[in-house]
Amino acid sequence: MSDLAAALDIVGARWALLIVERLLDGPQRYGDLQRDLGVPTNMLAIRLRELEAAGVLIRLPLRHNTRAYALTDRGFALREAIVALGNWGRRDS
Amino acid sequence: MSDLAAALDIVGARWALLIVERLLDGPQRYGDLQRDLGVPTNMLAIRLRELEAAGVLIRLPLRHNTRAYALTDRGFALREAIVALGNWGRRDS
DNA sequence: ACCGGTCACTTGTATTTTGCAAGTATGGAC
DNA sequence: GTCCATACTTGCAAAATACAAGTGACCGGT
Repeated sequence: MSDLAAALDIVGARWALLIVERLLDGPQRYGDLQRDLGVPTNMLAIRLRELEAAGVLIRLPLRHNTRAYALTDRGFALREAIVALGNWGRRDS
Repeated sequence: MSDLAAALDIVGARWALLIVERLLDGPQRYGDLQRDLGVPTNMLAIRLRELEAAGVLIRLPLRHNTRAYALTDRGFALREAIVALGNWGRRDS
């Protein structure tokens, strides 16, 4: 399995990279991610679990039934790839 | 829609980036891609059509019923993103 | 002209993933 | 206690993907 295939195994699923991109700006709560991205709530729950299991993000308990999701170092290491893909998507360079 | 979402709309589908990565080494034929990547043949046909429609690659007729798939400039512009994702997937840096 | 092989697909169907709508659980404020 | 917000879960339909088999065009040899 190539390096690229290994990466896509973790962040290749739908919404995964968009979630990580959103977290590059700092920790976000579940409802924020859902509203900002328009991702279906069940998919968001599944992706957050997968990304946490992969060491990309962690859950930070805030108050009672509120928590925030924050990138780990490994998660922030995706910034280069996300920026590169974003630049390509802007199709002007 | 963000730049990243626009990019993923084109190369976010399964196998798409792996196909492009393979073509970074130069034009390849259908059967080569299929054997090298292990992608199901119907998915390969669909992806190649989509990537051609998106201007990422073109078909080069070779002989009779043989043709090659080659990246366009826009396709080669994905190299940075692919390299960045590959580096991340290697999980050592 | 016929046969066999290669190449680039298509077609049919099962399985997995995703999307949508609604419901559940927990805790705090009042 | 009731109400509300937050973070999910659950059930089911729709879409994407995987697997297996088949199709059509062309060529080279006989």
